[in-house]
Amino acid sequence: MAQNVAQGDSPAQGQPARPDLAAMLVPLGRALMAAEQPILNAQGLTMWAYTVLLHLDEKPIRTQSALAEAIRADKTRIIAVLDALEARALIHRQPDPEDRRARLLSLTPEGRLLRDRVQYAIQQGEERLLALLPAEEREGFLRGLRTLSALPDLTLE
Amino acid sequence: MAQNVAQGDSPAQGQPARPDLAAMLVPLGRALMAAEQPILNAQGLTMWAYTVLLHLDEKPIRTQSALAEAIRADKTRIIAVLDALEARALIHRQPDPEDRRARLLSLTPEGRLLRDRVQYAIQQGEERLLALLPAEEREGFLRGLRTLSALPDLTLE
DNA sequence: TATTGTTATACTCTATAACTATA
DNA sequence: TATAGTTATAGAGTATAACAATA
Repeated sequence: MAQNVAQGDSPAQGQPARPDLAAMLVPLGRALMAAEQPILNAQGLTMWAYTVLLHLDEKPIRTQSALAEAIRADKTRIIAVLDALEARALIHRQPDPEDRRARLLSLTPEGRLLRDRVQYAIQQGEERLLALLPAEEREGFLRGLRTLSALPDLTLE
Repeated sequence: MAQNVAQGDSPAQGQPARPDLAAMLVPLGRALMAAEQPILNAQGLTMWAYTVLLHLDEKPIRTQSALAEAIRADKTRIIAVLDALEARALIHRQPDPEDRRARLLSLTPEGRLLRDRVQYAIQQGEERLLALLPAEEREGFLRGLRTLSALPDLTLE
């Protein structure tokens, strides 16, 4: 942006060198989600259900609230999702013997299998998309995206 | 992903080398939007209003429907937004003399000024964020993001 | 009759509040 | 009394359908 600063002592604005990040990221994210939808539909999964499968795979979780927080959802919102996943035997959901208020959540073998298959299909499609970028640009994009999305909380101040 | 393919003749899945793109892009986009909110609030702008100002700046538009389509919004959804912007004299909105059904939309000087100020503040914040990335990674990220977000329509098939 | 913009309505998604059960 | 989970309700955001003006 430095080369675009206005010359005078005016507020130093001038033409932006690029669109706003959010103006690029948000529509791209939405388009990508829409493109994944057919793959999820084919397996009878909603986006929330797939998100749950992804987060349970990393490690089992002791309470539904913790899961909800991890995927940035309201705890009331994932209940129907868990109901459906449990009914299809894709997850285990048992009262913790040591504190029967809590529900131990984990993937069943079938859940893991389905999760792997779906993620493989999605990432294969993504790779085709990324193949449009020159190798160096692709690497930078992925590394930068991973770094930024791993930041605990963003502020622009 | 190639180095992660399973060894047998099984479905060739194995552990993914990275999270799904959408699983990184969507939360990052949301976090960025949330971070921009205080800047917009300070100027009494909603995200939709700011989006309208950005798109009108590129060039005036002849119909509201065209604007709505350009920013991927429903035509009924932007009406209240245009009402508010017009009431603050940030945009012009006149019936086209040649076809009085259409409304010619353009920025007023004040609208352009406000848009520039807000965008400058937002992009300054973004630059602080991008400064967390090594220079090379930052460049790749921005170039890749611009390329991908410029694609007309994504499919994973 | 078709198109632009608008208004009224319905629907979807999400969050808040109230309730049950365990502790 | 406090916490995990659930259910019922209300709210925001969005889209669909019906309408008025213009062509």
